[in-house]
Amino acid sequence: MTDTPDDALVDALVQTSFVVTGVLTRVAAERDLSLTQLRMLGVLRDRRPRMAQLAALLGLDKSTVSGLIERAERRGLVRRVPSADDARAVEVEATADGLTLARDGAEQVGRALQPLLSSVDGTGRAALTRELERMLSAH
Amino acid sequence: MTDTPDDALVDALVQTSFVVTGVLTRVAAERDLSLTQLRMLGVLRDRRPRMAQLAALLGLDKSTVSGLIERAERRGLVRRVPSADDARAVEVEATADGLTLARDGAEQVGRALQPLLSSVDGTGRAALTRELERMLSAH
DNA sequence: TATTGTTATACTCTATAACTATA
DNA sequence: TATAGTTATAGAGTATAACAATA
Repeated sequence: MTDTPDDALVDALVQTSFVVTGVLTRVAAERDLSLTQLRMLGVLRDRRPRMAQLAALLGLDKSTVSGLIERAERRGLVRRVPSADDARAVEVEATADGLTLARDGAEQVGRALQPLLSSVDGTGRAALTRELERMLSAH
Repeated sequence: MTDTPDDALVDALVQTSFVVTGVLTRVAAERDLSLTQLRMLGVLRDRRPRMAQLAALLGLDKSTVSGLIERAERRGLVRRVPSADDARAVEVEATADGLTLARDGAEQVGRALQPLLSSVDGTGRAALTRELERMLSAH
């Protein structure tokens, strides 16, 4: 099988992912968080999911999330709340500290990505936003 | 500080990174590789770096790369070659098996990303490629 | 019986610090 | 002295399998 015409786009998407992931990892590390913990706090900014839902949102096994939440709870970033509906279930919510960290982290990510965006002009940014959103909507 | 007009683009970039990273992680896992190992093999497709260079390319500590290469060598995917120029240095190269895995992985990544690309038409793909490459060139 | 979550286990990834060998 | 790489150590992330409690 030879190259498809999309090879350049696939490469650009993969390279972009590595660069953005690097930025996210660095921003997380500056707050003594792993990328996964930062992502988890981001999810909890506007949700209070059960463990299984959180695992699905993060694409992780439920046992992985148990450990994740255990460490975050020990640091005072999240709280486990027994579900009122189902005695088996546990809901997870961010604490005030966790929300602050999530909000500050998101702001810092935006700032840290600006240098990258600086080489793309207004028209290019609009096109980039439009096409990425179109692509993500298929997901 | 309030939202900048780039918030939607930053969000799209971050979401795209998570989606693409998920695809890469899944493709790697199907070959019993971690994302880091797949990335490392990708680097070795067209390079034979020293340990320190490989660490810089991957953004990892040299000690991390020692372990990475140790496990990959045990699996027969890479080979350590003493440098002819500097008796302290070690060059790393992929074996035939490693190259096969790297090539197959890259192809599979392309295929796995097609469903995402399918919602973007030719004009959009061209714009996406152009603007992402422009953005990456700043890096 | 099926589902929710935790725990035990094993391995990979990761960085820091201390080390060896060479430059 | 400085650089290249390894090793020891410690901790986080990850999945699988087995489990307890509840539905």
